Amino acid sequence: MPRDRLKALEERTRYVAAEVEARVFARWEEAGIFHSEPDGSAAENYSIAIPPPNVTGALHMGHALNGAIQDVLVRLRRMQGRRTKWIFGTDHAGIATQVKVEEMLREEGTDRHSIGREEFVRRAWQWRERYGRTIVEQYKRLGASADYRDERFTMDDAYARAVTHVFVRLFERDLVYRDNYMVNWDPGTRSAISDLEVEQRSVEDRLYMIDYPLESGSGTLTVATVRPETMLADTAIAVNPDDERYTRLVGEYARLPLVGRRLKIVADSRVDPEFGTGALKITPGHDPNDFEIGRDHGLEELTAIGEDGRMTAVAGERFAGLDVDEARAAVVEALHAEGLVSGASPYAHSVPHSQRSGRRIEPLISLQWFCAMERLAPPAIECVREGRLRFHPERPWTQVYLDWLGEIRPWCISRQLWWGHRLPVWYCDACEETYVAEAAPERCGACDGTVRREEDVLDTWFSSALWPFATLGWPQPTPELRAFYPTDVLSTARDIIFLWVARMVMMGIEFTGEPPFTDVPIHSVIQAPDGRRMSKSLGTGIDPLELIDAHGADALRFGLLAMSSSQDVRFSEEKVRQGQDLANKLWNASRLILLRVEDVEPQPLPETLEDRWILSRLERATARATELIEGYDFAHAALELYGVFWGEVCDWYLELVKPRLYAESGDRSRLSATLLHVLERMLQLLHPIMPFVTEEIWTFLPGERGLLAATPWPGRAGALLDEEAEQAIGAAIGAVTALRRYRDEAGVAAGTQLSGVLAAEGYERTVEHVARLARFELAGGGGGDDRDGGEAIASVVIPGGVVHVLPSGGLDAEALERRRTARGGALRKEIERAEAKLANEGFVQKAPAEVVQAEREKLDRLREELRSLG
RNA sequence: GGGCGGUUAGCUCAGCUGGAAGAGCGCCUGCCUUACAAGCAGGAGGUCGCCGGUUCGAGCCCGGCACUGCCCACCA
Repeated sequence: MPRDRLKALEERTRYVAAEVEARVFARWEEAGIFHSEPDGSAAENYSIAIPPPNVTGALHMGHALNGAIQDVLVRLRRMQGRRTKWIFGTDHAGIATQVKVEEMLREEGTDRHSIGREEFVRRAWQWRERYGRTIVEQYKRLGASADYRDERFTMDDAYARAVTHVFVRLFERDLVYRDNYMVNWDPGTRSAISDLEVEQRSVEDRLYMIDYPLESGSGTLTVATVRPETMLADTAIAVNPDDERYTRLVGEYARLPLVGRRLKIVADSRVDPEFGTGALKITPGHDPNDFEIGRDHGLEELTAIGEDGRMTAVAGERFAGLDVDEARAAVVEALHAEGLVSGASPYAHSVPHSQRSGRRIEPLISLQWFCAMERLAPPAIECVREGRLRFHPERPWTQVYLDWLGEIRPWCISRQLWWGHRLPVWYCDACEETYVAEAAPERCGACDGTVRREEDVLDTWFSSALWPFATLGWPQPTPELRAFYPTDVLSTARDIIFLWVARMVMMGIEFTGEPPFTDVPIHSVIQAPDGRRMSKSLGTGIDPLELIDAHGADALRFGLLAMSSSQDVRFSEEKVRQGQDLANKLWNASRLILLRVEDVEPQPLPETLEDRWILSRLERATARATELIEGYDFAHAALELYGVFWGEVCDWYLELVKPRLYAESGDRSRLSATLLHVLERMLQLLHPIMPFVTEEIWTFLPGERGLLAATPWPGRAGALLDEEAEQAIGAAIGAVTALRRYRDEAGVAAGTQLSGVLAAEGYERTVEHVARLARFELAGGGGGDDRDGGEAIASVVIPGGVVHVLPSGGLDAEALERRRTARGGALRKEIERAEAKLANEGFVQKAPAEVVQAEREKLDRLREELRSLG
């Protein structure tokens, strides 16, 4: 190793991520290992399509966790020798982007209507050019080994062709249609939105009782409503057919107050007789429930509220032009004036709101494009039922997915926006003709009139649904498609299982014949430390980039992986800190090894029991880590590796080996080879989780070696498993710990050597280790039970026997006595419990023999220890 | 209104098919031992939400309750 690098290693007692990460990332990119040329089959290759972040976005904690997860998977498979592709790109994110561009225009003192559609779209692209890099650079900061060379955008030309292709085919298959239907109208974005973009919020309203005069003149029929203003569009009154109070009125008519319209009284079982008065005013134009009742009874559909959220001419002169809230007040006032309000009470209920704009949804009948789902859903259900597509963890997500698909409803796919995929639909101005095609017709085929294109764009999720295959060049039969589709894994949080995952599965099967991926790990949602949602608007968000700056990307990755699980978790910076500490520990242990070993090839050349022990432990750790990652259990994988490295390699192996490592004389080449092998193995195992620090240390290992990221993942080496060594070193560790505890309890100063007699089996080859690490001079008792330490002042129980402690200076008699009393009490209690258990005939007869046997041995041990206490 | 999950050490969370309660952080004690003081060694701390049940034995299985979170839903 060059002198200056060695020097750097010597002087740096702390790992400084900020000085390393950019440099390491550049090496990966230069080497081009994130990109794989298409070859072979999708079955032998490994691919993951990233959930494309919004171009407008910045990396948030969800991206960071999901990015870490996908990167662990991709890095593992890459090391395992698979041809790997992590499909990367961004989403045009219709509404989100349009909102940002509109904000920009507002700051410029203009708006989209002034500049026109064409200019607006141009500005949006410009905006994307300028700000779209941010999120990409942030993924690189995280260390994500995605294929940046093949970056995609959901509005690239090729991608747009795929979207158009799908729309046209779906239309041809009668799965896409245009209809006048009730939609969730968002007055904020002035667009229809899908059911999935609506959220319920509880709202305090007033429930009004309004009297509708009966036409017969024989009194009134009172209805209950929280939206009096919609009465202006009432076209009927409904009662439950079984409601005897109203049976006689069914088929009769009432008069709509303020308007005078004649309202038929109909019977419908959807009316709850328990609620309000049991009579329901029917407004087919402004209520989803009424809409259905209206269609079933052939009622007129009137629109009194326009898309601008204001009352239309249908509402009548008095109310036209008012916004909904004003209209409500005006209607109530007018009704009061006529004495038709017979009650009003506060009423809390949940009301649909737009997730996008936060505005209250206005249910409206509108001419929109829909995608029929009844034929697309069954294959998506089937592939999960058959196990060709699996969720991890299986419960509850499999059922959640199946339930939703089982009751799927039409998807409103048109949006009244400018930024997005404009529908490939043209209308003839002159006649009624509609054209749905991949290319614009020149003129109307029927009347030769001019055609104009549909103004609406598609729901962003429509294009996202094609992501796993449209990114690979579909519908062209590209080499990429052949090599990487279907993909293997789709990793996400639960919030977009319906919005995105299910739709990808349906579209994937419909257009490629196969589910787009086979495994769907669903990860935690990271909450704010106080348990609230992490969100920018609440001010509860924590910026992952700041954490990377403070602790390093490896630390953030480790922390997020370690804290995540199958359920939601509160963010804990301590876990990130733990990751940082691990990176530092890794750095320092590497210094210890690298600055002392000889320049030899790393390989397992065990000379001693502790060598055999650590090699065996590492084999187990390798198998375990592989299994955990492959099983999508990242938290346990991270913590397991932390424990092995810190708790076994550092705390014990390196301490056990120090005398040999520091020895002035002797051949250290075998030890060096083994130590380097241990280090090498740990770097390999930790690399998917902590790629930067491991890659950096890798460069200090001897020999000409390539990138760690491209180094083979260790396979199984059963020959290194060594029960005997694990047993012997395990006992030694137990003995050292017991003796140290004794020292502490007896108040012995840290530097003082104690002496004792070892009377225990199994320490033939470890007695010197035990003596040194426990700071005990141990005379060989030769094992067995000879108690020649006649004047022993105490006995410390260790695995396989005891150590008789001989009197010496530095012992605190009082502390010793306290220890004896406390330990004796505890022992007697435990003995009592064990005795009671063994005296229980039920236990002895019914429990498995081995459990009973273990209990007996435990009791013997406890009694022995109590006896040795004296 | 349905459905699902959570309730374990001061905090954040693990606990596999039921067999003597774990980790990290925090806390206490002692150590600058020539890799790391963001370190090392040792320790304290838990009626596993509550009430019943099954079992020789329950954090784990069953029933009920309480609190809490999430998802779905057209009751005005």
